[in-house]
Amino acid sequence: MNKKENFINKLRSSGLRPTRQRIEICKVLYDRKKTFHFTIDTLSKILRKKSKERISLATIYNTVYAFKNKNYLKEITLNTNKTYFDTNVTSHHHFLDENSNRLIDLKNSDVGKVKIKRKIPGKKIKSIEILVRISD
Amino acid sequence: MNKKENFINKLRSSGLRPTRQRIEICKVLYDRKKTFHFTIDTLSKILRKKSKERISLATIYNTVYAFKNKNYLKEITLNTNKTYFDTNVTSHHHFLDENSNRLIDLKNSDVGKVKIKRKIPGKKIKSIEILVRISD
DNA sequence: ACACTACTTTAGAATCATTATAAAGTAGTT
DNA sequence: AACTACTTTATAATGATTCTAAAGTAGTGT
Ligand SMILES: [Mn+2]
Ligand SMILES: [Mn+2]
Ligand SMILES: [Zn+2]
Ligand SMILES: [Zn+2]
Repeated sequence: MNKKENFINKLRSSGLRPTRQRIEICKVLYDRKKTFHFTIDTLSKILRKKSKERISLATIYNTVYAFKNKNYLKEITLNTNKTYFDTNVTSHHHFLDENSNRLIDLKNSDVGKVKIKRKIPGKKIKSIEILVRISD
Repeated sequence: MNKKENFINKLRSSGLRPTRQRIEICKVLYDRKKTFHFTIDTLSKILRKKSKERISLATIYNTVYAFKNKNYLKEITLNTNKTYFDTNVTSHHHFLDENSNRLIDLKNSDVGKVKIKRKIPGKKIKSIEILVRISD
């Protein structure tokens, strides 16, 4: 299993010890083809199902925020009481399906160039992100 | 005082009884020139300062959500633990100043036309909103 | 292999924004 | 004034998140 070694190397080179718990979390987060949008709660449920490790909720919180600080995860802004995270850490746009409350990544090529004409003196633009709400 | 009568009429015609508390809240929210972006907490502090009515926190919550349901307020999505509201209920874009965590409305004319090229089968676009993060 | 230390995990408690409850108060109506 | 549905309020409950401190472990050096 090559991927596990990759996770271990990535963690070590980030100054994070490759613990059993972190490796299991890496598998769930990064061993997949598409972007993963999740809450702590959904991640926790998946871990209970897919991993034989029993990982405490505190560790899941610790790990997710550790990964966020290393820029391996991005926090996402939504109108819910739970915090969302995104394995796609690039600046990108989303569809939000209001029926299922699911996020779908838009590629930059899916969106025409966005032009912001107004400037705020002394301020620089850090990111431009679009949320497109969709429903049936 | 003409504005107070306006608030009373607006409330009554919305099926909301014009109570002392609701009128005080209307004054803080709508008796101003520019869009107001706020949390329950900031609204509560302003009410304590500006109004001699002592309005319970429960009533502030009740009223804000009543106004939101009548489409007199809009809930806003931000990376914080508190819920934000906006007196500008139209679909519009924002600057978010990451230093002060303040929102600034963008006029539609401040933003070039946004083109979403991708379609999701069976889904319709409800709104397109841009968040432009800025900082020093 | 062993000891050492800093990092990590964990159960459980604490925090705090929000929501629910139910009793007292009030607006609108007759 | 009496009536009733709506509203306010103190207070409790909820639930996501954060904190605490004790037990466990990875990496390092011997
Ligand atoms: Mn929220
Ligand atoms: Mn949030
Ligand atoms: Zn995404
Ligand atoms: Zn706004």
